[in-house]
Amino acid sequence: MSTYPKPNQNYQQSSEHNHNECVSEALGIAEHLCVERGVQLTAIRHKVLELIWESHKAVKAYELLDRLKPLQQAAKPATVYRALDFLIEQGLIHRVESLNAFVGCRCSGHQHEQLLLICKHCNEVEERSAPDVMLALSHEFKQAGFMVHSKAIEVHGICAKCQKFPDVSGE
Amino acid sequence: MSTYPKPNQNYQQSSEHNHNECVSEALGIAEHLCVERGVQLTAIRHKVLELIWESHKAVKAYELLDRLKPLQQAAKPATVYRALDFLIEQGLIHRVESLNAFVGCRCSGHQHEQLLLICKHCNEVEERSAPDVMLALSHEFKQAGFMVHSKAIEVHGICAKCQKFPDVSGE
DNA sequence: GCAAAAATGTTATGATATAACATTCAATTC
DNA sequence: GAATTGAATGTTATATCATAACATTTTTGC
Repeated sequence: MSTYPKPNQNYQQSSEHNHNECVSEALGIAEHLCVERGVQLTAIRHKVLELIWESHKAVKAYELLDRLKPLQQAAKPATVYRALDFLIEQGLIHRVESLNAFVGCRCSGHQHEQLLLICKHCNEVEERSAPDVMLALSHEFKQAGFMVHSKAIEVHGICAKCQKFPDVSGE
Repeated sequence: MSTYPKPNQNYQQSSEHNHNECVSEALGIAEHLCVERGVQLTAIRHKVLELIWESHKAVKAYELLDRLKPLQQAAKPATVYRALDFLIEQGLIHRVESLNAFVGCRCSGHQHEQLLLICKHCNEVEERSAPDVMLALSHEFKQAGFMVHSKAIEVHGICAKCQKFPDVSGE
């Protein structure tokens, strides 16, 4: 399994969340999925995915670039954006439209379009499949005669954790 | 009511949609609402709102700037972005996050957060209040213990009209 | 090995958005 | 009607986000 060398954001490790496990699971699934699909999870793409998974916050492309440079001398904006394009195509990350940022996808490969709950306080993004919402949406599309290609359902607010412990910064 | 001097996009006038009426209604509501609230719908803000309402497509800020310049010599990016900020604050327009663009709001002032159906073919944006979707969403928030500040629910695809008449370009 | 395709390197620039400070305008008070 | 104040706008500069275009390298299939 892939190494996890430089966790430069100290992810809040709670009893219910071992982040190292969480990351290695996500990377493992990604690796498996790419083999299965006959697409290349190259070194650069793998590194970018790993960097995104350093936290559950949405990360900006240029922030990724800064963090990638020490590992990949030649890294330029295009380097990062190409890797991001690939990862999005493969459903391994979400683009958070309302933040121009990116976050790892826990539901990789299947039912990729999810409700994203974005905390303004800790900046973490929670994915929810929200089946009732999706069902109500599809009724709405039918009614409107609208043929859907893609959805972005993004909600900003304060997550449960931050409501309880407003002092514990996400950073 | 306000004049509508330069419709430089020939809005498709169908039997069911008289766009001049549509625009003047929107502007009238905006004017009324601003008086009611004691905020100033200044000349610049009014012009920007009018420009946005020239069509039901989402418009880019710099496109607005180009169209504003002939009417407002001194117009600069800040001019437009300030007007947009005001109009968004007052709930008179939507920012379409997934397009970095702006569209007039038909539901000005109340229940501002709507489902946006964005057609990839004609680029028009349809707002829907989608009460069932909103209800399902609020259940989801409750379940997650998430306190909502704002929502962006944006769906891309092909509208009913463009499915029927794929040749009639929206441009 | 060789050709073709995919990925990456590299340079440049386009597109989106805001910060910071100056000036003007409009309403209120004296 | 001059002074004061706050809102709006003017102005310059720059930050931030993203892609185009072409060169080079790497990988894959034959």
